[in-house]
Amino acid sequence: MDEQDRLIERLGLVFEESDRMPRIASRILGLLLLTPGECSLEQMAERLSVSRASISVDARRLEECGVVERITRKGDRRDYYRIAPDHYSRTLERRLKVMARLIAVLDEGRQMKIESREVRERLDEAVEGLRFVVEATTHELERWHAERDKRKAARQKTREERAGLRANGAAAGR
Amino acid sequence: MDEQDRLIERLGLVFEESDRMPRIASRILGLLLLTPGECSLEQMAERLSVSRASISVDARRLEECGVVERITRKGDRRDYYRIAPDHYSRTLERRLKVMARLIAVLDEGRQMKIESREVRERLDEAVEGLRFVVEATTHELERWHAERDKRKAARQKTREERAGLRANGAAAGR
DNA sequence: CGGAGCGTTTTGTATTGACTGAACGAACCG
DNA sequence: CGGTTCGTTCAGTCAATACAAAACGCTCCG
Repeated sequence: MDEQDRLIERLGLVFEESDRMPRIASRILGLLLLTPGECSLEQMAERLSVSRASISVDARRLEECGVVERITRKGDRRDYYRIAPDHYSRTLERRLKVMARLIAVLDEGRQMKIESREVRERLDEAVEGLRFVVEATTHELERWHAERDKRKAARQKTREERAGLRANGAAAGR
Repeated sequence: MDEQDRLIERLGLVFEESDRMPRIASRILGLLLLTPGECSLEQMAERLSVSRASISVDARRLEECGVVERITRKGDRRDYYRIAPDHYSRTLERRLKVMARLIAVLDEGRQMKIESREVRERLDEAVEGLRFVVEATTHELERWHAERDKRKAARQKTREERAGLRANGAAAGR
């Protein structure tokens, strides 16, 4: 279990740097990524050796970003969290949005009247270049999603077939 | 000139949020983006109403990121800075690199032996998805560069033709 | 050598943010 | 109703960071 802990820390560091999330949020993300099913708030606090308060705050933060989902169960007052199935695309989308904001402000600049042609061209190029990349990335992301869904559906089908053949019950998911 | 100042502030805010740069660095970036030619350290400090020390530190920080270039001139002890011609692609490349690091760590996780199939599939998908996007973006960025260079060359040519027609000297760059 | 004009490094301060423990509030249970 | 068991919010502490002012170091003068 120690090896996993180390991996969680490493994942945490990368998330921390790439998304500028607080350390605990990053660790939660790492933990959930490596945990099958859900985790209760209590479990996460225990596992990461941090206070429940921190988990409460940072898990919600992650939920707001859309990379984590909160699960509740009938007859159970606890909250459970699991990583969102599309966690990585959510992150990308978030970043694309920020880039869109940048483009918008640059575009404002373009609408101001600017004496220097150099500057005008510079703004033009930046806006065009960023637009291009944002659109291309969005497009590629969609393409990937479509492809992945297709593959997943196929995998699901073969799995069902196997289950039908075996015809037995619970698959021991701990 | 006040309108420009406001735009610099707005650009600064976006850069600050999107690249997590200190405020002053973000403002420097905004200023250089809107300034034709170069700016001396002194000029920037004056214009942004901050200390020369801060400019010194943050301009170098931007230089390290590759979004800004330092210029020196023969017989002039001062440093000048200008925005890098490919400032936006530098930023993108930097981000792609971080994503590559994330992929690498996720891949490490994949190489660990993991009991749960759910987790294994999750890691697989994340790695594949991120790889796909990184490659696609890199590719699109290159495509854009090629296209832009072509356009730029064309523009340059017509400009030279015009200059040849006019056949006059300095073009008054403020 | 003694400035003057540069940029950098250092030192101190203020601000921001992360994190915790404790208090709190709601839902449940006896 | 009083006690649990949850999650959240509040108040305080601690560390990191941004920034400025001052000291420093270098280079070019006179």
